[in-house]
Amino acid sequence: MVVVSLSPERVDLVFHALADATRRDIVEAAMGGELSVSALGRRYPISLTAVQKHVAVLERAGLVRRRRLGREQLVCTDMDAVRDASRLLDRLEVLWRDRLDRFASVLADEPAGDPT
Amino acid sequence: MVVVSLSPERVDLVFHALADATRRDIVEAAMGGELSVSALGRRYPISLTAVQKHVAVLERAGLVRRRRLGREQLVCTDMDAVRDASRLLDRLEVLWRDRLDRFASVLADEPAGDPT
DNA sequence: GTAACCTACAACCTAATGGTTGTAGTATCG
DNA sequence: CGATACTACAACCATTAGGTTGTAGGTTAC
Repeated sequence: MVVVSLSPERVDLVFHALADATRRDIVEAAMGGELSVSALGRRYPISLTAVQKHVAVLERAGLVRRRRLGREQLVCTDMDAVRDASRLLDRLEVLWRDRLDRFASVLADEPAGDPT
Repeated sequence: MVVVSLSPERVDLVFHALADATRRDIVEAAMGGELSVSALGRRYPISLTAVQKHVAVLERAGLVRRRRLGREQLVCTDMDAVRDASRLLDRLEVLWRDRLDRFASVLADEPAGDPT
């Protein structure tokens, strides 16, 4: 089993990056890894600078990487980072299930009445 | 299969709510559903008002519910909402896998050379 | 009833977000 | 070379976030 160990600060960045519809769309669009920043810019009714900032936010969160190709800057989604984020939430569910199990076992050990 | 259909605005709220370590801790602590706001307040080195605001953010995102019990306000995490958030990220992975599959099948149909 | 406790809310402050325009550097094309 | 396309960055603006203090309303305990 792979242990997901992201620092809390990094988790902050990841969730914050995903808390914007434009950025989530960029993540989706850049899964192919062949879109330049200006190509992304044409998809949205905002300035190119705004798109650059969105990409920068995604990059700080590690959800996206950039590589230079000639005069273009190709954006590429890091699917591992997406998976890590998903597992962070799975972990909460596991925690929850564990607590339910422990609670259930306590009930089983003491069917009715005072334990002392 | 259950279709997760959260509005984009709701998704914004959910991810934004999770983009803070204190709030993530509240979600985890309130999985039992028996913590009052003031009990939560004792866990963190910030004012009670700040904790109230965090709980309000979580509530707006639907990650947490509150119910009044006497003079207390008991906070309870909605695990279904956590699951929904997790599935949103899973969906990205599925999309990604689909694209890889489609790409692979194109390669299989046209092993080498011009299709026309 | 009064004191203590839990909550609610308004007002305020500072820093960060998300957006803009403008200017300038760097590649590619003709 | 000059023109065009892609990117980078500074400066600015409005709004929101996250925090504070202070005041006030219900609830429980004594």
